[in-house]
Amino acid sequence: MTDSTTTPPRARFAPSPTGYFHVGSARAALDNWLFVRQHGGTFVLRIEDTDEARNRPEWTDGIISALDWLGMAPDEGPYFQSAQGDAHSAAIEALWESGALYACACTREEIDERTRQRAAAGDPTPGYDGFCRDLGLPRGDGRALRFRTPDEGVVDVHDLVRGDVEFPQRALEDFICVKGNGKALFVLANAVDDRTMAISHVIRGEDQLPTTPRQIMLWGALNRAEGVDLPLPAYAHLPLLVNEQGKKLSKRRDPVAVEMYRAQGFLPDAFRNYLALLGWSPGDEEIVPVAVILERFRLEDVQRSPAFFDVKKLSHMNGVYVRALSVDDFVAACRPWVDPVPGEWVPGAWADPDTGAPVVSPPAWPPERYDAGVFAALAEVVQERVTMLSEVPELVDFLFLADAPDDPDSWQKAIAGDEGAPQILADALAAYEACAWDKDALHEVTLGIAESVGRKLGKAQAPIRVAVLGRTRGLPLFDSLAVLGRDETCRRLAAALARVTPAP
RNA sequence: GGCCCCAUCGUCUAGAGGCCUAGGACACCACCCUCUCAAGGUGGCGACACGGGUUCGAAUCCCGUUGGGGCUGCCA
Repeated sequence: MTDSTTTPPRARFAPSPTGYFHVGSARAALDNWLFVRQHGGTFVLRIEDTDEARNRPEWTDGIISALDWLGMAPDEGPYFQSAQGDAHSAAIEALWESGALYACACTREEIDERTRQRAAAGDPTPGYDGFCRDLGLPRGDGRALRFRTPDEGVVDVHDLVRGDVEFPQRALEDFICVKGNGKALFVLANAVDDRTMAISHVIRGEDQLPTTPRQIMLWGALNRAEGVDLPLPAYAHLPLLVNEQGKKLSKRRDPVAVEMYRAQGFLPDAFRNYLALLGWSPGDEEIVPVAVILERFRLEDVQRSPAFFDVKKLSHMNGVYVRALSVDDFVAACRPWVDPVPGEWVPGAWADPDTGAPVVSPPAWPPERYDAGVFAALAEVVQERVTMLSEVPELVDFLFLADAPDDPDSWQKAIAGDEGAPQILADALAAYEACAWDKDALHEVTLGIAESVGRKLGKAQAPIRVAVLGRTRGLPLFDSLAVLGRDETCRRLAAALARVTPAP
């Protein structure tokens, strides 16, 4: 095992660019990053892009920008696995020369058929039966190369989170590690790259655990074939992130795109904090600055059972982080949602892969009506009412729209369906035209109206709220009116009044 | 089917044999606060999968059962 107390570790995050950045990947990246930061090591990013059919360059860009957003930019890389062909070929040559590999001409159908026959004969062992193992077939002709797995013995994986895991070699089939086209398969390419990049710690998802004994065998065979003695990396397999059904998070059916969470207005610190809590606990408190996580995180303490990715808890944490922002920082953080800058990152850029629709719409008001100073004046009361930044525009749209937002349900409930509403609106219009214009005065005056019509303030303010702000729920009324201004407030009151009491 | 992993409130977790009448957080419920909505405060509901051992003593150690999950591709 690598002595990490004397040699700074080198850990790698090795995603394949086949889609949006998966939250499970983000967690793996985080644990690598934390480990490396704690030990003064190097965080290497390696893009495993050898699946030409599925990978696309924009997914690589997505990985890089997501890591950047989360404050976990790599120290080294990105390296591209596709650029490591020479190293892969050299490894394949050495392995072949040493006799660790043999060519196999079996087709999938032939293998399956023989498996069926074995099963019928009472032998339940699945997988490849070693048919070509001693045939001495030459390479070429599109033949894949298999690794000759020992029939007896045990591969012991020393796992930093799980302890020793033993795999009996007789259960490990002769697996393919070179494709028929001569290219290395994942299991080999991954191990070879770890060797050439001098990786000391492999920290990845538990789904990779079953492939680890193969990589350990390959590592030993490579050492023998190349006449070197590279130390095996230390392995750590993190628990899977699962959905409500306890199944591994899937790109198809679960909301796993980090880009989507970013678009919805989750803060990177909150997101990272939540991710750290999946399978691990900082102790007394769970909402903690990254410095504390950095101080306390230990791979040995990572939970071994899967963790459910709970958006509700994430949302709660995000709300706490949002409220902890200074007003200035909050205003700045809201910019992409309330006043998107052309050419810069905008939330609407992320579209749902299934529907193609953006998860976040651009602001409802035209850009020229937006006023940063006006927004800032209400920012404090906005801040404590949102959990995600994408909720901000709807709270402040009344400030920047030409008229009160039109929400039929609210109108029906508070004005059309309330016979006392016209009176209240008329009283408010009269009073607001004359009173002092600040939130306390407005509060006072409105309270007077409420008393005069025999209602509690809570009930009396509803028609005014809907007439001016458009909805029954929203920001505190008097703060809002104070910022909107007397003229516009009165204009909207008059408009609402005209709408409920049509001229005879 | 085979191999491997896992098992504390609905969820994330604390718990390294006595500090456990099992703690916290999210969610949920109630109440308080209150100009709506939030936020905040107080309280409540709620778990050691089961069965055997080991031990004076087990959520913690061992075995088994059950349940869940992962892998089982010439994808990564």
